[in-house]
Amino acid sequence: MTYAKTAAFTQEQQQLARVAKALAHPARVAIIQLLASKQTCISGDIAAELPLSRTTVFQHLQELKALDLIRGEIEGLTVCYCLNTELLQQVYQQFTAFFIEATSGAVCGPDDACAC
Amino acid sequence: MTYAKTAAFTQEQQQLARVAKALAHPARVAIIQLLASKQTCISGDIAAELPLSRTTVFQHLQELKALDLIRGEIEGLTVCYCLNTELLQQVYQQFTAFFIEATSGAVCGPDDACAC
DNA sequence: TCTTCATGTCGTAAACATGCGTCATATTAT
DNA sequence: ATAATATGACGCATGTTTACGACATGAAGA
Repeated sequence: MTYAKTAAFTQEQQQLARVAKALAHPARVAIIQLLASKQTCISGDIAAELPLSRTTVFQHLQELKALDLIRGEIEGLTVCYCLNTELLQQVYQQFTAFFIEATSGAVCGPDDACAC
Repeated sequence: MTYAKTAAFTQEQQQLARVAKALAHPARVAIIQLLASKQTCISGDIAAELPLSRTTVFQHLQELKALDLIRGEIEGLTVCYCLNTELLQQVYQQFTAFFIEATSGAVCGPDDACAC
């Protein structure tokens, strides 16, 4: 096991990292934006609007679905993919808390040994 | 080149994905939180507080530094790593805009063919 | 039934990420 | 100068992600 020591960090750190990973590819960012703009989408349409093959888009959709950020339900011959807005709202709050924590620190004081 | 088609997406999508990638590992989240809590840090101290070797921590520091999220200045025998609060603030706003866009969509209307 | 059309699955190749040991460099004190 | 100590660079083994073509499945109509 020379890999993936994620278990050694806190749950919050892992959760934030997991979601960040989901957003860590422009295709997945684009997919979420697409689903946000149109309220209803099918996987074929999504592939048509991205510079990727249908297979690859499907793979990205699966990753987002694994985190429950989006949901897909079979609708006859097509599938309806939707954003999970409740979860996105939660994630939004997590990121907000993190960034507030990160930006509140400001710079080093003059009594520190550090001069940055 | 069967890989990395990132160039085909918008600048915003790429930028968001890039930052998300930086946060896509619990170690890097932990590093930022650590730097936020203590105002001044040296790389050795950071490794001491994480369940990773000094070499690996250094690698994560380099990644954060490559995005300019943190800065390091040599201070005699040690190095002072600091958060780039201005950039973090900008990134915060980017994420906020994205999440607002993503969560505003709500659910599918009743006149859609989709029932989710 | 059997074609068709759309979605989902499998296998695979290449690029990238993670983690660490080991060596290099550079500064301070003896 | 030289030892001690701290950071930085290199290389390697292993695991993961990305991207795609080719095949499987399953519903709806001719």
